[in-house]
Amino acid sequence: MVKITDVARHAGVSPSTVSYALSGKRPISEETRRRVEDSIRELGYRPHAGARALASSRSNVLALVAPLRTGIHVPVVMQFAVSVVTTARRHDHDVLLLTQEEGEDGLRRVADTALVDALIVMDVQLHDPRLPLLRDLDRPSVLIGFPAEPDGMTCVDLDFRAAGERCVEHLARLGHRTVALVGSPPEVYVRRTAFAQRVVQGFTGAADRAGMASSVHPCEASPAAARRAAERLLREQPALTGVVVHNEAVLEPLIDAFEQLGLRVPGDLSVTAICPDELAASLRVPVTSVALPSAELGERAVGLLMRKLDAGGEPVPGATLLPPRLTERASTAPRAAPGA
Amino acid sequence: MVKITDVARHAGVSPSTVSYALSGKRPISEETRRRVEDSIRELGYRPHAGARALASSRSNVLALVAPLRTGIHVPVVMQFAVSVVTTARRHDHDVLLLTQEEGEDGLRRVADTALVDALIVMDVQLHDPRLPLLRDLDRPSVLIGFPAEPDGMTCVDLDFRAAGERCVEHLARLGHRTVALVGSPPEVYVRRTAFAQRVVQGFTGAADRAGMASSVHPCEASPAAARRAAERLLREQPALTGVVVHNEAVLEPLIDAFEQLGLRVPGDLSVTAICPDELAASLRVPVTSVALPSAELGERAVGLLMRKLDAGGEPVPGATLLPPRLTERASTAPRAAPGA
DNA sequence: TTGAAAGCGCTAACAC
DNA sequence: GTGTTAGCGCTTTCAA
Repeated sequence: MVKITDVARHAGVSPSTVSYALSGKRPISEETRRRVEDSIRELGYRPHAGARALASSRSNVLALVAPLRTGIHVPVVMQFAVSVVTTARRHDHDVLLLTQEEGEDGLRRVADTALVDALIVMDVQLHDPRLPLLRDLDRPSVLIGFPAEPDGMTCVDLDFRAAGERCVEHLARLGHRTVALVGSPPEVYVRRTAFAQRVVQGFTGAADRAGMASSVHPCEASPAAARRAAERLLREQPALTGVVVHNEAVLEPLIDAFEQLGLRVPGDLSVTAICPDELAASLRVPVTSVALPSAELGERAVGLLMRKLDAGGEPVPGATLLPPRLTERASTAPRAAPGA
Repeated sequence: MVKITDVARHAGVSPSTVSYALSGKRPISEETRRRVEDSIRELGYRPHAGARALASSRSNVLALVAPLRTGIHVPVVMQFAVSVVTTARRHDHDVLLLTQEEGEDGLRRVADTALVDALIVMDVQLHDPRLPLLRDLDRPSVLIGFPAEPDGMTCVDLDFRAAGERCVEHLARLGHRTVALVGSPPEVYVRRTAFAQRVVQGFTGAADRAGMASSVHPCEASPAAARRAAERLLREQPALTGVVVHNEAVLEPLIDAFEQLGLRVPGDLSVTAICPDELAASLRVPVTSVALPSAELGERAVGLLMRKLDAGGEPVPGATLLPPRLTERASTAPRAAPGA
């Protein structure tokens, strides 16, 4: 194994000069830098990660805690993970993958052993048991999602409440007066996952303010459940003309079900969704949607973490709520004249 | 930060004794072990990962290279990753997540810096450019998938050729004489991904041997493409009564398309798939399938890697091909009497 | 069964 | 602008 002293000897400089040439933490003459770089290349030198971590107390590794529970759309998690890894690499960091099941012990372990410098935690619950722990750790962390009491934490998320509002407003503007929200599976609400609740709040609030009739329906992630939801909606709200879907897994089967029940989308029923843009755009009837910006969330999370790791940096904002972006597609249209 | 010397002092022993008590690499008297363990607990001691890695030249971290290209079913990747992380933890290892995009440089980097002890590489191509590199690294690796020339490598995969055969044999036994394979998206074949090709070989070989008429149709991962494939199949093979689907994304829409074209499953058309069991079992018409055992593959891969890391261990098998397990469900039935 | 001590390869304070 | 050197916290010989 080639080590820093080998490079130093080969380049005719001291080990610290090699180290500084690599880190840029002190000025090096152009001439020396070139010699060092040549030697590094020639010898194929790679600094030993463990030695580095020990000497600098920085591992340059981030922990990512990924959720794998039911009710969470897998591609979204994956896309987010990819974005985190990619962004971390741009900042010269690697990513250690932890599963939710590892739980609080896992977080404590990777932090206390100095395996990682910082942590990203996804799928935060309203009253997440990991919060006290994260506050207690001596390493910075960023949450994807908002707990009920985010004090002292750094949180990033889509503004789900605004997203719910945005969908309703869009439908209101098109003249719809009766709307329904088809939401996440019941267990997501039972766990009191923050984002699902916020969509409901935004949806209901906006509907109330606009004087619209509204209802909310959690829905399992299966085509059969979608079908049942569709039937129930039409039965309970015969005047229904606008639907907001916050459930990736049932978006397509739900539209199918509506059409099989004799309703044209968007002719009879306008549908909007909160979901990844690729999903909304790829359906048979491209769906008007508020984007779930996984990639941007990942970038933001890593960016914030990097700022927190910068000793000298100014404090980072506690809350980053990405404003909803609604893209109009083929699934929404003005309400047909009643009786027309 | 509590360090090993603090524990040693507190327990009234030497640092090496603490180290050995932790690693079990030499016998410790019951009495001493208890004292050490008490001190560790009392002080909340956690060995520093970097220091450990430096002194022992073992990081206890595995690299997992996950594919994110198009044509790969995301939930399968995710399930596999989870299984790798979970199994690795059982062996006291953590998992570093690398994206395919990092490419060969990424592999070389994490190996050469001693960030990881070993590597797991998914989505191996028939002529994978990473193979020479992996052979060259001084760290063990395991491939998920089989390259054309697996010499000297350790590979794990479902026996896709046998899986293709198994599906055809099942259909043959039910009396079907004309079969079609709806396969992965074209780009998967263009990349010459090993597993996709092998299914085709198994499928075609078994059909030929049984004297069945057969055809193969790559298919994009969209409902529209599924619909087109269904129409084309019926047009080109009017006698078709058996279909094998090796494409998670289109399994459901394909069945829908067949039924909309007036064919009952399994009445007129028997359908089998190669896909995760959960997917096959969850469809409206539960599908007879050969399971894609992501979880078991992940376990196997980690298990093999651990054996390779055991200095004293005997050599591990180069090839591990999991035999196909076919589960009969509601989508296959004996061929209806012709003209009935 | 235990202890002493020499590294592991790097960083960063200190000195020039 | 560069060199010297003392650690970083642990593992593992070597010695008892």
